[in-house]
Amino acid sequence: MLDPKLIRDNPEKIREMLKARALDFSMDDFIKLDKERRELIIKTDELRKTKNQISVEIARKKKSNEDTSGLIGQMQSVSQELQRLEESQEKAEDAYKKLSLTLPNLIHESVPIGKDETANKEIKKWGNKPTFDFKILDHIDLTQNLGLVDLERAAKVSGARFYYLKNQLVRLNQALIQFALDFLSEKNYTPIQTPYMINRNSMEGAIIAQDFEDVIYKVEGEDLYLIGTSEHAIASMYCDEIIEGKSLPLRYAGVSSCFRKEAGAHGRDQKGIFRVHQFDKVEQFVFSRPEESWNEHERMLSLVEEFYQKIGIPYRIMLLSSGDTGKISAKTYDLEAWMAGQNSYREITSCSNCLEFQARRLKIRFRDRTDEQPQYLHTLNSTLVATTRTMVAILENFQTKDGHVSIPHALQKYIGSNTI
RNA sequence: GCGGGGGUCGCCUAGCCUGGUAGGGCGUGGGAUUGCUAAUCCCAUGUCCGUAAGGACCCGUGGGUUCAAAUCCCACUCCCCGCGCCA
Repeated sequence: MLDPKLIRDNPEKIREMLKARALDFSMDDFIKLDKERRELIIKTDELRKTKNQISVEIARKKKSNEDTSGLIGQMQSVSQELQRLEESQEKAEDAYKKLSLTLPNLIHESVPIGKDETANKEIKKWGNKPTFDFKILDHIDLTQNLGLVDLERAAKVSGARFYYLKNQLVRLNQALIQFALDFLSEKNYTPIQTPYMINRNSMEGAIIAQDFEDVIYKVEGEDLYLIGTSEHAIASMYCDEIIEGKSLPLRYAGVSSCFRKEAGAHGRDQKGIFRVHQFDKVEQFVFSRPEESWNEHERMLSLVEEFYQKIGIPYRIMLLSSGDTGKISAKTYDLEAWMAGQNSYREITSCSNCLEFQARRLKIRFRDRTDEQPQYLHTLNSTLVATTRTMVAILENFQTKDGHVSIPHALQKYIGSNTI
């Protein structure tokens, strides 16, 4: 959600953003609705004032045993009128809120303008792509040959895009989680394992309406949704709270399973474990002072880089274009890992600054002194490791001539072995 | 799941029976006064509208009764205690 005052005073800024994101949104309707809503607030407030005055007067007269029948008659008509006004005010308020929840975040000035991922900008490359003196396999063949994944039975039991992990791949999955938690703990992040289901209010604070359809699973008959990432559960943690300024930044290392519908991804990455409905993830989530959030953003990205350097996966960093940036984010970096079996770089992490967008939706504020106005803080999130995708990169890049996979040095102590 | 008790403006608490402007304490911040490891006093400390003056709203949430609801009624929700069930 954006600052209503900003929308009112600088509508051209919002129009610019909508154009950059290539979105249809009627700003004129929105501004009209805002005006309507505020006029109704003023009207109802005035009537309430009258009502309060009469009410006080009735109380006073009753105390001194004076006649109140005239006043009570007045109150009756005021109350009726007020009820009518309140109804239309509520309607206007709801319409405004509904529309404002669909409005995406601002775009940072450093973000390249473009309609889709073709306008993304590569800003860095790290590592040497591995070379092989034998015919290499993709992760699908590797996992089949080594008995690491059972897709057929998962399809039977759950459906497409599900999987059974088996044998050493289960250990690799755990090793990545453990390594990621150790890594972030060293950087003073607080480990946190979140609820995997959250209610609608929390979900609405963390994501934008459209995503409910495309990404989020609903639990039937309950006000509960499966989280698409621990980000959703961490963002809503401090909902409706005012945080002491001195405790910022709050840095969390969230660990959870993640659940995604992957609607609209038909045909893409149909096989294997690259694009699946369920995976584990260690996530960085930061609640930051507004003036610090851009530093935090760069810091998060640098930690992601350090992590993949330690594992030894070649990557490139992409700055997403305006059209490819998620609606809640003002600026997003993706880390794309080299995947030898596919002979291409593929997205494995995403690092975003949401500014006050989520905080405003969730009413998360902070203040340094109790006598000052609380202000919205900034929220940032970045994948550290989404285990399935990182495992694909490891399997494909670290495969050996004999059809096995060597385990990256940094992970060996967690598995107690150096090959799969 | 059953029975009982609760949810008040950061925290604690009064008010509820008997409807009529939500009071006090603590903490925190600011100020005043006095000065021996401090005390005392004053102000501020939820949201919205408004440039402001000011006003409205806020007692877990949503309804209802009433001229008027923190207070009465109904539903829901969360927490605590006991019982039951359970990995």
